[in-house]
Amino acid sequence: MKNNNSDFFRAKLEDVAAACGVTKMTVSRALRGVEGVSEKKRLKILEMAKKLNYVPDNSARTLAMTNSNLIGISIPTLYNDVFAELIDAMRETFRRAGYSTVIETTNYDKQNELEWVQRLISWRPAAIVLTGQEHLDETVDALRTQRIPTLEVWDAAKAPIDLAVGIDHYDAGFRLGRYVASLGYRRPAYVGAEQGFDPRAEARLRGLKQAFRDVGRVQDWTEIRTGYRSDPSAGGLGLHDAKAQAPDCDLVVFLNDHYALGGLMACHELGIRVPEDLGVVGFNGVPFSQSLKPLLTTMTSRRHDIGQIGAKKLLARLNGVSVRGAEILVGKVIEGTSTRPQ
Amino acid sequence: MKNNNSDFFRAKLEDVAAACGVTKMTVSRALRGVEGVSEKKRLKILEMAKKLNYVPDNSARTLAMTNSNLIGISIPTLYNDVFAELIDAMRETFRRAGYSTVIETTNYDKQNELEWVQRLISWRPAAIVLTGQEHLDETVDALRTQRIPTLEVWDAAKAPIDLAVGIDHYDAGFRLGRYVASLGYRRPAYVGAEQGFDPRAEARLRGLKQAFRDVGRVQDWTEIRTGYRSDPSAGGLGLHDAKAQAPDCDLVVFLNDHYALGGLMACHELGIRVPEDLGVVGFNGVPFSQSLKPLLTTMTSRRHDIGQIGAKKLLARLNGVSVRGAEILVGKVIEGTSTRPQ
DNA sequence: TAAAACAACGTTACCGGTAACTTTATTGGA
DNA sequence: TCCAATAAAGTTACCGGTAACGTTGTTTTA
Repeated sequence: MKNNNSDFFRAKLEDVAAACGVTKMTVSRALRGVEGVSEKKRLKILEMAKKLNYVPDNSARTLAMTNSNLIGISIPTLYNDVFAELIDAMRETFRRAGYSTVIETTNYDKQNELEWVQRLISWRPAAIVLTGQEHLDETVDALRTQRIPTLEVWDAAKAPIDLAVGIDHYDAGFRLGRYVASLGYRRPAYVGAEQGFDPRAEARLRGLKQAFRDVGRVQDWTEIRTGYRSDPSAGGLGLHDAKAQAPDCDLVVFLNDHYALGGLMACHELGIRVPEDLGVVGFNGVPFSQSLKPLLTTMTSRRHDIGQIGAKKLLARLNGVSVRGAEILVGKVIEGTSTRPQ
Repeated sequence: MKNNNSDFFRAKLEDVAAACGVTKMTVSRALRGVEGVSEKKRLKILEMAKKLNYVPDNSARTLAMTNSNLIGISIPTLYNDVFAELIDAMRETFRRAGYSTVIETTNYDKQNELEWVQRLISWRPAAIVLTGQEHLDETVDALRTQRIPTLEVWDAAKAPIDLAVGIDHYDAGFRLGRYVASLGYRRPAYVGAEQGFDPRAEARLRGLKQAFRDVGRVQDWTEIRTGYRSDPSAGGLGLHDAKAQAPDCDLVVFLNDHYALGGLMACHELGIRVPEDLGVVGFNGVPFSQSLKPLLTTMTSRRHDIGQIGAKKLLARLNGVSVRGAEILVGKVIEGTSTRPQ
């Protein structure tokens, strides 16, 4: 842990000041571009700072000023493009507003999330962004008692800690279900993760079922639970199981696009034609889903919009504008060719 | 940028100290678990700290101690699992050694990389990890003059700034080429990004060609340049082009697995059977490539090993152990079913 | 031409911790 | 029983910046 670069000299404000024959306060002003320094002297100071390889110390600065420009963003995993899009959208917005961001992955573990929040709070961040709305009580407490402006993205079903932007997953499932049900499918199967693993997916499934009930009076779904996360192989296994359990099913709705990819591959392997023999549906509308043949029927989870709208709301809050707590976006069906009218 | 929580009170060491009737130094010791505090008093202090919602201020701590436990990691993009694996492997190793990490994406822009390095240096990091070996001179200068222990991962062909761990991409291409050439393919095509975009891919291509020259006297490759990055659709377009330009080609080597996925989908669309009519090869061995049907022939880029070995080397350096500059790993062919003996 | 209004710096104090040293009990050994 | 050793705190100084205010010398303005 030691960093004993022995005799290494690192210039500080005072060194630059001494070299220029002024006080460190003048150097501080010159470097920050604050007025109160003659143009001639400023140039001299800037030159000298470069010559001495002066680098400001953020710890000292942050300590002296009471506000930081740091925003922390936590996502479950990097192994999924959906979070990449979310992050990109937010960072860009924050960056333009002069904030810098740090990213953390929780690996879907609430305890990890808590520990990160605690570490981050020590850095006195201007704000924190969390994914989802399921947190340990301690996490919520910490954010509340420290008065950290907090944004929850991805989901916005419950009352937020502070701000939240996301889509309503029940509604998303319902809309997706309404679309495929309208195509005439009547013997659907669902392939997802073990129950309790992904509450948002479960909400979508409830919406799906409701849509089929509403439209087509379909009551019984073949439900396959397999694997977890975004590993396509889980989708492949799921498809095998679904076909074994319900050989006459005409549609398989997968937990997400990754699962659906695995499912499509399994179809290919088994000689099942999509969409002729079977309809396949994913969720998220990740980039690769639109490169598949057939084009995957899925639904955008509006990651870019969530990120951008969320970031803007958070910025507004940081600027003292009062903003509504939760904002719910509506997912949009992508009508691919992996389903067709029956 | 202001964070004017007006009258909000945030407890500091002194507040906890006053509440316990001791000095802040004692509290500091108690909270850090440093010896010199009686057990009874320590418990009382811990309790009081919790009661007052005390949170240490990292800026003050970092300023007071001269060494930090922060490591910055920069990768090109989050839109690719390969970097996720790299990051995960490194973070875990760093975390266990007591370091915390921050992630940045450069979006393949060296100027972005430089600006991030400059920002990060202000935080006095213990070390910095960069991806690749292509940096602006200013970046290298900054790292050198500030004596920041630096690790370059992914590639290790050139002399490193400090430490480097990666695979030799020419060698990787050569090995991959030797394998597929040995299967009997003789009319290969390559589908990649525009020249100059991805120097590592170009190195692989040179290795590939050499292998075919060595083994089979194949001289002319059909080279298709299309798209960029990791968008599978670029691979699909590339396959169409390749088939148009060289209808009798028996093998298509793609820039990476993502391209290969697009290529496989295009084959499916065009009724080209893989591997019966055409061999398909990718690169990286990302998780989904092993869920494809046929199983993709590809090569691991050993991201997990690179991350872990790199992190360990860096830790050794931080602990004052002198370590060799560059370490080169060897990629390993994954013999899939998207190619077969001809 | 004297007072007021600046511009260009310097001074002082403080941000919230920690290292290193000193002081004050407490304990144990000869 | 007295002194050295040790444990448990307290003191002091400093980390590297910034805000707020004070001090000059030089212009304006009345």
